[in-house]
Formats: sequence, C-alpha cells, structure tokens
Amino acid sequence: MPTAHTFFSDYLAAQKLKITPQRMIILQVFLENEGHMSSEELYDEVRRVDESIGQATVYRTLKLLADSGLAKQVDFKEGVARYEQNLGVAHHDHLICERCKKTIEIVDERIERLQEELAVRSGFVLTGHRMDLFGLCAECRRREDV
Amino acid sequence: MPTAHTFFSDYLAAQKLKITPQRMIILQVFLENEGHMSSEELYDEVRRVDESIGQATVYRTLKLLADSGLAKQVDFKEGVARYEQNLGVAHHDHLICERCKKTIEIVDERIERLQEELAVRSGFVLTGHRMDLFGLCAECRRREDV
DNA sequence: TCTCATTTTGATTTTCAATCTCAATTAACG
DNA sequence: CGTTAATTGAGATTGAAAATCAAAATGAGA
Repeated sequence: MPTAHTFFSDYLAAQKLKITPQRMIILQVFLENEGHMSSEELYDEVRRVDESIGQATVYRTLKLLADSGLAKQVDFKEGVARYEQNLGVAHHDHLICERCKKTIEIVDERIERLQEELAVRSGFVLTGHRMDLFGLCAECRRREDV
Repeated sequence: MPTAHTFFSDYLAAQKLKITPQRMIILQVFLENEGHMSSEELYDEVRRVDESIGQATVYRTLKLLADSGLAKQVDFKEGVARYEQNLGVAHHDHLICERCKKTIEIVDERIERLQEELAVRSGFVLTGHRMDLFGLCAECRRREDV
C-alpha cells in the first residue's frame, strides 16, 4: 500500500513536474487535517509549519492534489472552495446542516445506479456527479424549536 | 392563475418592499429569457431595455426573485451564479455536459424518495437538495472521439 | 558532482463576481 | 400633497482565485 506521499511523488514524476519541499509540506498538512478545508484554512495551517510558503503555492498545489486524485473539491454554497481527502476514500455525497454546517457523508448504491441510468437515457457518459442534501439536523431543530 | 408580475408585486407588498419600475423590468426580462442566465447576462439584457438600470439593482433584484420563489439560483461550477425560472416549475436536477455546457433538466421520483429516506435516517429534515450530474453528451463524444 | 534548461516559488498585482456605500430619488401611505 | 422609509445608480470595496515575473530550486545528463 503506497503512502500518499509516494502516490503524489509518482504523480508529479509522471507529469514531469518537480517534487518540491513546499508541495510535500502542503500535502502533509492537508493529510493531517481531515474534514473539508478551504484553501485559506489550509494556507493558515501550512504557514504554521513553514511561514515562507506563499498563498499562490497553496492554491496551485491544492489543484495538483485534486488532479492527482488525492483531493477532491467540494463546495457548500459558501463562496469558498473546500477540499476533502479522496485517496482510497469511497465516493460519497453530503448531508449538510444549514444551521450549524455539520456535514455527514452518505452513500447510497441505489441512488448511484439511478443516476447512471438517467445519464445513459439522455445519451450522456457520466464523468462525475454532485449530490448535496441540505437540511436541519436533529440538534439544531431541538435548539431552535423549529 | 396569477401572473408572475402579480405574484412578485404581492410578494414585495407582503414584505413591505416597494414596487419599482426597475424591479418590474428586471422581472420581465428574466421571464423572457428561459434557460439558466447568469447575473451578468441578465444585466446586459436589462440594459437593452433601459440602460439607466444599474448592475447592483440587477443583482439585488435577482436575489429578491429567488427569495420570492420566482427564481432559483443554480451553479454549474463556472464561478458565476445562474438563475432559472422556478414559478410553477417542478423541482428538477441537472445533467450538464462538461464540454459544451448543454444542460438537461431531469427528475426522478425514485431518487427524490431515496434522498428523503437518507436524510431521515440521519435525523435531518430536508430543506432542499442539489443533484448535478456531469458528463459528456453524445455530440461532444462523437466530435471529440473520446 | 557540476551544469543548465526548465520548472517552481513567493510577493505582488490583477481579475472578476458580488457586495457595500451614500447621496439623491422615489414609492407608498395617510 | 407631504412625510418617511425604501430604493436607486455610480463608484468604491471586498474576497477568492488566478496571473505575472524575477529570483531560486529541481533534476536529467555530462
């Protein structure tokens, strides 16, 4: 089982890109923080490790991570891009509480199949999809007496 | 059956907001253009009718239209917000060609039910959802020999 | 190990959508 | 009408993301 670092190095080499300390640090920090980090949040964390790393490099590397398949961009209607880990992580959708922003990852094989079926019916070949369910979680409903 | 204009006027009155020529012109132009318009595209169209109308007013009114239920904001990962008509239009999801941006509206009652089921299982009350399928349409596949 | 073409970096600027500011205007109500 | 609060438009501002570019670093080959 290759580590994420090996995986990323291999990816960079295959793309004739260079393996730099900055890229490895950013990958490292990205892996240490689970959940859905925004570019800006990751930038802050990265600077704790090495404050000389620039913001542009974080943005660029996050894109590379997404291209390599290690990360996946998601968005929760906040106006900022977020990234989640994607290595060996099964595809999943999101259930998001609109009040407290808590996010639950969900998967349903039946839905996946239906999506495929719908695409085919329209002559499409699916390359990806996004399904986000927005709602109120039990705690927020209780707290706010909604 | 109330017209959209009446509907919007009623909404504005109920919110103690004012019925202005600008708002009515923007609504009018919005209704005349089906499909998924971006704020900027709508602004351009609006200026053909009345070039004195400002960009901020178009943005603000588009928000009001969304609040009233006449419009619905959607996003196709382009970095701009788009709006589609929503009055008396049944809920639907999207099938989007990543190459030519063609968009097909789809609905599947079975998926809707499963979504509800998943939410309930996690203790959520659904307030909305978004499902977008990204892929390549038949024409683009043929053209690009993908 | 050294060289050197190529890539990458970081500070900075730029872009672009979207929002805010504010003085002037206008709708709505009596 | 006249008052008041909402609205408008021009322009400034924000904030995320991308572009620029000179300086620094990588890595393939000698």
